[in-house]
Amino acid sequence: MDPHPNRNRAAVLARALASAPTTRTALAEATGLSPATVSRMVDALIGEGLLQETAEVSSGRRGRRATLIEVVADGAVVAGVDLGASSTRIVLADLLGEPLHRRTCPTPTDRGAEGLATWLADEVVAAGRGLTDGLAAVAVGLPGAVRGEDRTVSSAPNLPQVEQPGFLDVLEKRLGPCLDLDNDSNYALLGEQRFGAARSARTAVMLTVGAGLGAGVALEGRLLRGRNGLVGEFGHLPVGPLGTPLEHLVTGSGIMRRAAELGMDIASPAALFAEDADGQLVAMRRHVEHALLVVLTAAVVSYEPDMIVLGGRIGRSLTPHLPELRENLRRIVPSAPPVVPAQLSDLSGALGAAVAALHRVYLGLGLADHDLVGVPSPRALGSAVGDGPVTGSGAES
Amino acid sequence: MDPHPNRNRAAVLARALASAPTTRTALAEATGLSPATVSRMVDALIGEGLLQETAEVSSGRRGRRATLIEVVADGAVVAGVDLGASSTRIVLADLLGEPLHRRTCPTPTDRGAEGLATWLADEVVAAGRGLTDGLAAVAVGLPGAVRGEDRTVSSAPNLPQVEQPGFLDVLEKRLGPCLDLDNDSNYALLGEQRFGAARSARTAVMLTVGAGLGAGVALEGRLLRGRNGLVGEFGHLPVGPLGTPLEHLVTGSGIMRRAAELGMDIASPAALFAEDADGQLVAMRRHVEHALLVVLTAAVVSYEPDMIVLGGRIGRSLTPHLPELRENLRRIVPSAPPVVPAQLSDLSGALGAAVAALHRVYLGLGLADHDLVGVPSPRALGSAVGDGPVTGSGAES
DNA sequence: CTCATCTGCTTTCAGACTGAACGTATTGAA
DNA sequence: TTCAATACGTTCAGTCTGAAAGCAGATGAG
Repeated sequence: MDPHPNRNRAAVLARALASAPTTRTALAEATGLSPATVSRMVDALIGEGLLQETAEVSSGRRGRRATLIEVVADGAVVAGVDLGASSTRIVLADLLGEPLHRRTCPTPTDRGAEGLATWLADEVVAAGRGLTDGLAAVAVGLPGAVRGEDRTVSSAPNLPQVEQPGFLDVLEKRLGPCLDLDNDSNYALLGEQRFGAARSARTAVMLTVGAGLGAGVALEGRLLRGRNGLVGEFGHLPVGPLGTPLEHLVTGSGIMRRAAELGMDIASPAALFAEDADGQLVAMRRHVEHALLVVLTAAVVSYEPDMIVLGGRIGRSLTPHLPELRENLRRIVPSAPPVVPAQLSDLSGALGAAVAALHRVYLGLGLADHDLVGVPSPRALGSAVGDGPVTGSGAES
Repeated sequence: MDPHPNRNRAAVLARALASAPTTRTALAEATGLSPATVSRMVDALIGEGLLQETAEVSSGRRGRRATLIEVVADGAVVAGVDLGASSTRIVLADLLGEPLHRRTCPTPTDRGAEGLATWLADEVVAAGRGLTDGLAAVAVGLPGAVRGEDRTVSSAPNLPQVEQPGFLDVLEKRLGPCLDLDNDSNYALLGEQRFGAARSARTAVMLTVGAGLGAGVALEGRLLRGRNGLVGEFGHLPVGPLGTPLEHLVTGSGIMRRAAELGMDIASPAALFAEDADGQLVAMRRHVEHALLVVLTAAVVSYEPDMIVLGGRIGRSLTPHLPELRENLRRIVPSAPPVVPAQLSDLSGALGAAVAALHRVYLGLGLADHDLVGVPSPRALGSAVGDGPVTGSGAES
């Protein structure tokens, strides 16, 4: 018996997933295995229906044409869900991570924990209706901290239902055992790393500045999940006057409260970042930006990321001020990485969740943990953001 | 050919290193390999001179007695060096990580880069004189940030010589290729994790508060080294008035400067933490402690460590105030881990460097990266801190 | 004392996997 | 046309592994 059963099989499959259409020779080179072994494994995987030969490639070079090998994309469909405090987004993707279907609906916040879970499960199942084999895995991003061990949720003030144990129970019963839960910021980072701004960054931090201050951290392509889902939550830093948490300084609710205290009347936090902001607003903006600078510095010196991605509503409003922000950051830490806005807008969470769901499937196919780094392969997202089936792909019915 | 050559051999060796005297049966259970394979590997390793059978164990149970297997401790000797701004410490250790010899000497700060390197190499070689095969590996901890890629050193204001390329060149030429360089705080953490306060903590942060503010971070037993050696350097956080770096608030020089500004005359930063401190001193202490609280919070939310170790001169002075500090930390982050003082005093850096040097040797023996977690096995340090050969062990001549 | 029994280790053996080498197919250049 | 170059597939000997059986040493019951 081989002590590492299916090890090479998994390695070949992992490489096939990573670089979508390949040849046997390229796989052999990438995996370091001998051509013989690769050929055998490819044959076996074709036999299992996981791989298929597509066309022959006319490489321009002379010699026998290589046969293109591809993962059978419709071998499985997964769902990624971003359960937000105001709206919920569902993305279906095939085995290669190509989005098939998108759907956005308002979150029924008036329901209780179990009612919300039932609703969500129904929505996911409805989105996946018509698929031959149902959903192979589902991942749900939540606006709160998820403990890795027992998947209990905490710190979800904006959607407290998800903290109750009944929520998870119902969801698990309805969607099956292949259910992944995590912080929405973690998934958002995963999404941006595969489809968005952080495609070139193996080590990256995503900061979601909006109603709350969330963070996702990936080191060398792997999400860093603390035991309590606290990782990157720099909002707790007691840097304000009298030890006020930093979170109170940069989030929407904090800004509104502070404005009220100062006797200012602003419609939304975005007013601070408008071009025609007046003196008092600019002063307040500078306060917010300084607090953000603390967070950015913390992110840099904590993880030395290749990139920092800013998301969330306020994060988006900050886009025009990013060059200045980065300049200030460089003054503090000269080796600071680029700070870029998120590219996937509100979909990064759902897309990242789909990636996480895919990882569950990949693990089920025998891939090792480290094979998941960079799989599915990063790519720009073709079609525009919007609901409905993606043009040209399946998702019939 | 096996594609994973010596994989099982390395696994067996790793387990033998991790749990010092074992039996073949225990190794089989720990590695998950079959008894047959373990026996074969053990025989091979004995043939290579890496393992030896020692005594038979009388387990009390009936049946054949198990033969104890041990790593041949004197198969190699490594040196760990802590090159501090004021004093330099050298530790020799055997293959099992047992300290053989310790030595402390003042650092000749008046020398240039190459002179310092020459002196250091001579000291290390002198310490290792009389060993049969010389030193198998040497690790040197430096008071500065070490880039992983090219091992250039930066941010070493207290010992600027080490930043010059000549320092590394000479050291490498004199001590051979098996030379590991890193931040002294990283090594200090490694030392505390093997021999000191953090023995039970796989994920831990070490903060060295003294002339500077240093940090070492280990995640799941592995040191987290950023590309630029910045990891954990929360001293850069611009949380003071006008964006002053936090480092200026808690380090010795910062405290002295601040005291001078306030017209206070104190002999040393330790005066702040004395029991008979008067009102003004206490107020200043509280400032320092709040800054430290920011650092601790940052450490907790960045990595969710199992433990935070405080070292350095000021860190030691803080010991009586730790319960209070931790209470405040818990108020900010309820799940905060214990904050404990370093146990190894000034030797943690050198001992950790010895561990790092051992890791180099282990890698040379075929161990995989993940085998190094928890190897050599954590243990309390028997003899007291002091110079000279350790009682009962070799280190002759 | 004898013998069953238990535990630890070793040997045997069949099976699986692997890489090196070789064979085959395809193309383009000479 | 011939040949070289490239890509792929296949054969084969070698290596490693675990299951099972066997050997070795120790204990305790009768």
